[in-house]
Amino acid sequence: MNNQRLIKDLLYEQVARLAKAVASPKRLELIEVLCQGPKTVEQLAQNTELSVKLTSAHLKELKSARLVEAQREGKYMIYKLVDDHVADLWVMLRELAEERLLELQGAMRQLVERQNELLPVGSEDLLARAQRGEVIIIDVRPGEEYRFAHLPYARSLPLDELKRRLNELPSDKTIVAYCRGPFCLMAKEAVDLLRKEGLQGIRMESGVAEWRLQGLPLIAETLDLSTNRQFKR
Amino acid sequence: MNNQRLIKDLLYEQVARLAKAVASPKRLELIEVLCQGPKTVEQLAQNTELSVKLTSAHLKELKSARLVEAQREGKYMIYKLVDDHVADLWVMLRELAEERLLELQGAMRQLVERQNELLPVGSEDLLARAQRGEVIIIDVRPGEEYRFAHLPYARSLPLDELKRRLNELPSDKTIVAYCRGPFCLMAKEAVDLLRKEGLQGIRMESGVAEWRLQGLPLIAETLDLSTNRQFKR
DNA sequence: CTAACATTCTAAAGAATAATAGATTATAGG
DNA sequence: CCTATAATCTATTATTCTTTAGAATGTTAG
Repeated sequence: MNNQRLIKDLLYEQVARLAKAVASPKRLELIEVLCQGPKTVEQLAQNTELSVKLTSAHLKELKSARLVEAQREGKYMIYKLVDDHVADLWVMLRELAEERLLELQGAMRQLVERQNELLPVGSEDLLARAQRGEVIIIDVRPGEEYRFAHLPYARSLPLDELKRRLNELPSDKTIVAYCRGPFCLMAKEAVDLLRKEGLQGIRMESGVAEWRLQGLPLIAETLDLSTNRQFKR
Repeated sequence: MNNQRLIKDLLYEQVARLAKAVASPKRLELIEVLCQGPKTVEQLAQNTELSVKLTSAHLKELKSARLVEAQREGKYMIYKLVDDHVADLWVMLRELAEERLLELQGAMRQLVERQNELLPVGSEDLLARAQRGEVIIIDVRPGEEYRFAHLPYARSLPLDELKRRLNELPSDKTIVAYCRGPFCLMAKEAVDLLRKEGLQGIRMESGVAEWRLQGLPLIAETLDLSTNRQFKR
């Protein structure tokens, strides 16, 4: 085996190391949650329904591949993606899988009946309408995820808050709900709630990560983690 | 375990299936070669220095993840990428790895001393200069890869042909050589040859896959595989 | 200092993957 | 029909990955 082959093996080995880090369903789910903003180990465990121990082990893998980084904040470890390209990779992988794997398309259909849920307009078009006040965009994720980054003209209305404030929403306008992305069910639940009240709810599949990969604008609150009160007790 | 969790697990499982298919150094190398155009199993084995058996086994994996597809052409099986998004995934993964993994940066430096090899101009700029005839772009990959897709204004001059035709190249113009991408050594060899003859050779790292992901134009010969003489004997 | 909490480390069992060799299938050409 | 060639299938072994449980570390609050 010559020297050039040894170096080449090393090169592909390194890229594969990165790919291996994302080649696990649990780690992909963790990445998807981290696309919404920084989180503690416990928050990640809750969101993904994993044990804290297992979550920590998977995060260690992601960290050793330099896809996430951790920072101690008092008793808590705060994990976040090293940069937006990691979110891009997740979206790209998921889109390729949606496009190619029939099994995935089937499972998606089981999750939500898509005929009534898909948004029938383009992204730029939606923003223009929202700007003119013709539609209302609501972000049904937890408040801190909205604060970290959200769509222009979107209003934060987390699921539990939505339940209490349904009466504040107009019945003569389309209400577009979005959440963490196509695999997340929060927007679907929101739409079910809205429709039960006779409101014109519709689900948008995309979340901020999909939006960003398309090159569309986002409103981001630059969090200074050292003074972030979110995790202080 | 509730139903929603079961479906969610299924979704991430499917995306991970795709990621697992690319999470192997050998399969990444195969994908990189396939980015240059359709190939037989034997061609792939030669290009990656793997046994035919192992090549076949890895191709089977890639096929079951629907990243590649195969078509019989007489005695030969012709493999190709299912679509350009697979090439995009490879480039994206490699770029993320180059950006994040210090080990990869080190190995890249071992492969080529980059200070003299990097192209000091932007892509659009290069094309404009090539159009005006100020620089000469040579594609040093095998002829059939050039025919499948190549950069605008590039001339096909495979390595072995280059050796015989060095005297046809002008010594007063910059000659930009490219090959399969940053991990490929053909362009480096070409530049070494050019410089030994006193010509102004310079290596461009990008290949057609990198070029395409940037959204830049390519000249593609749409191969009709059913009448393709390339693999007939 | 001690208790409580968040997280990580270590060890071990089970599951999945990679590589190799031998047997097998499909095709072209005489 | 027979042989050579291209590729795949099957079985086996070595290796790596995932998950869990118990022990250990670091931090805050009293």
